[in-house]
Amino acid sequence: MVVDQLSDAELDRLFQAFADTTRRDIMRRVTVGEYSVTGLAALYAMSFAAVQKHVAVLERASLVTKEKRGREQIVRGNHDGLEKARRLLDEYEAIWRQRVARIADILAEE
Amino acid sequence: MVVDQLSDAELDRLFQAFADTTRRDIMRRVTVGEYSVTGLAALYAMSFAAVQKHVAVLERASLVTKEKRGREQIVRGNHDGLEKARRLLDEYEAIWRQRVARIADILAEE
DNA sequence: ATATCCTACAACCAAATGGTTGTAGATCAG
DNA sequence: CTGATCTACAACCATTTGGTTGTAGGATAT
Repeated sequence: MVVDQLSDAELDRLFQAFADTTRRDIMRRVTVGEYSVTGLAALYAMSFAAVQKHVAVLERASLVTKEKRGREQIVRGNHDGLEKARRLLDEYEAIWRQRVARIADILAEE
Repeated sequence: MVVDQLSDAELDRLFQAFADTTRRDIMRRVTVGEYSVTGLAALYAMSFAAVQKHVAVLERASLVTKEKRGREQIVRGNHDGLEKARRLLDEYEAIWRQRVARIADILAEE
């Protein structure tokens, strides 16, 4: 049963979001703790605007949410996005296993 | 125990490779069956050279291997690459679960 | 031997990416 | 009120990406 069908564009955004070292690091951080955009920016050797863009990429990919708190914007990890990416890779893995099993069957028949 | 440490660049390439619908489709195909580059190219509404480039991206990401057979080049899925990507997402998932467990503990203490 | 098939790769192009600086609107502290 | 802080966003730039066409070389079939 397919609970949640992901569009190609959603998957493109998801994997694209993971395809950058800084963004993967941001994901780690915001999964464990709470960070404002400025708090995140302080961690990297690049401008505030650059980090802001990275957060925006993660947000568009549904990997992160922002919540306004006073003048700050708190960035938090969003479990759903991560799960979607995991699910796709698991799907590939399942296909792979089926194929390996099929080959084993064929060999067993001989 | 960390068996296989992946460099940032490797992970960039891995997720970048997955961040395209055509490439994800090629991955599905070559996981199940055998295809020459021309065989793959026939499946998509784009030039042979474009598909060839997609295969090259998958190859650089260690998701696919090519084997020369006569004048053809057979493209096959490479399980290792897929596993590496899966492992990273599982790692994030584990971090997440730890965090959720920690929050549950804090709440239980009250 | 010649024509055909498969592949590789260069050159080119438009759009996206990852970075920069600068400007401007909210919010908070004194 | 004023100044500092946090954020958003525009404009710009260099590089990469995803596509194209064209050329050339190795393998196959007739």
